[in-house]
Amino acid sequence: MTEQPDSSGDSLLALRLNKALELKQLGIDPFGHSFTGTIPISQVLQEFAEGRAVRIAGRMLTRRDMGKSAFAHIQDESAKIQIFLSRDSVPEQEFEVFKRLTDLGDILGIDGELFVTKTGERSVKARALHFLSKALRPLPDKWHGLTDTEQRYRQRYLDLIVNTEARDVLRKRFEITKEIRAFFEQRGFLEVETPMMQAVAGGAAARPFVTHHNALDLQLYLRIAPELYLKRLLVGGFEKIFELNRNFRNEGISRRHNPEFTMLEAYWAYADYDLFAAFVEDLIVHLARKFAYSGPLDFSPPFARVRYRDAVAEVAGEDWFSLTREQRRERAKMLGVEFAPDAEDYEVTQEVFEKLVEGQTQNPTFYTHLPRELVPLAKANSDDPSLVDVFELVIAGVEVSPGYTELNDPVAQRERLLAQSGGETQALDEDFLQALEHGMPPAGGIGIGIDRLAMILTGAESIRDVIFFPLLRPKSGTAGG
RNA sequence: GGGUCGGUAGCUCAGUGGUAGAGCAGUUGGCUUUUAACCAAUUGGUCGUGGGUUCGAUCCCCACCCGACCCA
Repeated sequence: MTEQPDSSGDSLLALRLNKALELKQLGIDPFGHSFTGTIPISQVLQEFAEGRAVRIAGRMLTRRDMGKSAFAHIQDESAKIQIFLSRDSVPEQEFEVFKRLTDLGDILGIDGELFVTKTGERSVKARALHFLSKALRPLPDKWHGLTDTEQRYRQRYLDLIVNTEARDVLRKRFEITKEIRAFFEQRGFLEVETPMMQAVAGGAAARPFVTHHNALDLQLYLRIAPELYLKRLLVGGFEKIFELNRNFRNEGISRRHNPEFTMLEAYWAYADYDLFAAFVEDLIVHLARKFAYSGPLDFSPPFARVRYRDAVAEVAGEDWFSLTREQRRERAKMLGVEFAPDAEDYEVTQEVFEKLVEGQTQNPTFYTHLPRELVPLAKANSDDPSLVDVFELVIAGVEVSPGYTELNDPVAQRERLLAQSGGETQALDEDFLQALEHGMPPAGGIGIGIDRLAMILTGAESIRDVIFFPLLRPKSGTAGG
């Protein structure tokens, strides 16, 4: 017990294990028990009244030991508060235990009464101390916190303990999804769950993750979108449904991409893309207000509505759509837009759109009337069948929400899916097509990229800041990840 | 995949071709209103990994690993 003290990694652990052992010998469980009747610290501070008895619990983050008295800060989920102990406020043995056997990071329960210090800080004078959990490893720097990005993501729990901003952003992300759910439910939508493991990965164009079911000896894919199952529910008679959950795409990782990400999809029978555009606008305006958005974007309604062709013509020239194939490619290069050598005309146009329109759009803008080649699952426009009834809501340079009038003609659907799959019939979800043949009501559908929306509303610069545990390559020697 | 930057004590960071330093955390002592508490003393490092150059490498070179950003 009196070995050479040092503070390198494992020795620090050994030292704290010894303290835990000593606590046990004193009849104190260092990893305590349920501790009920506590008041959130934020509430203690709000309803502060000197002399009032309170019970709080939380993690000790700082400590100032002054001989016969001591101060510390205790943090719970809601806030932190200073506690004061002295030989007079708690039994002498308890005071000694606090001084000698607690460490920064320990989770403590405190019974005490409220008072104000000389310097005016609202504090708790401890009357009794309860060990709830001993921390065997040290906290990051009390002043600088944890700044190493890699470690912040790998050990998110430390980030959450010491970096209030990180905690606030992530908390807000889940408050946003809670609010979105409430918004849909108030308007009569039912939240549903459909398969994440699918025999055919449909509903989007993306590389799927592959997995295998042993008992059925069946290759399955993690879903890239729930769309085809949600539409089966429209066939089955559900009229207003949404699903808010994870999709998986086996593609690159970047500031804006995580292989698993959260998507909301909603379908509304007997509606169309236009009704849904108004719905999405209401939702986003509501969220911006509810979460007191104060960034650079202007969320005041109505959002701009611009036709795809008009937007492209504005940046690429009024004559863009009357150019020949070669002229168009030349113009695109002049504009600094890159495209694949074998790109179709509409693909070159789409590159122009993505780089010069979408990428430059800051305030929420609906782009509508997209060319049908881009969106195989949407319904053709009745005035111009080369267009589809679709919107793309773009905010801060990224597509946040696409919305469609869904294609419900099973024959046309089959043709488009076949064209999209490059003629590979095995990639067709025959079961979905059969469902459509039973009749799907005309409907509007939308998606909302929840991570991106959360980034915009919280001002986060990276998708990793709105995901608790973003995917990282596991460090060699560590399990899992 | 390409480019740029980074990886040094538990955390935050300095630093040098001659064998590594600060602050915080830790340990010991002092201190009954502190709050980045303070005062005194003190422990702690395969300098990301592996090669190479060199009398000598944490530093220079090469490869690799991990991460961030930009580009594709």
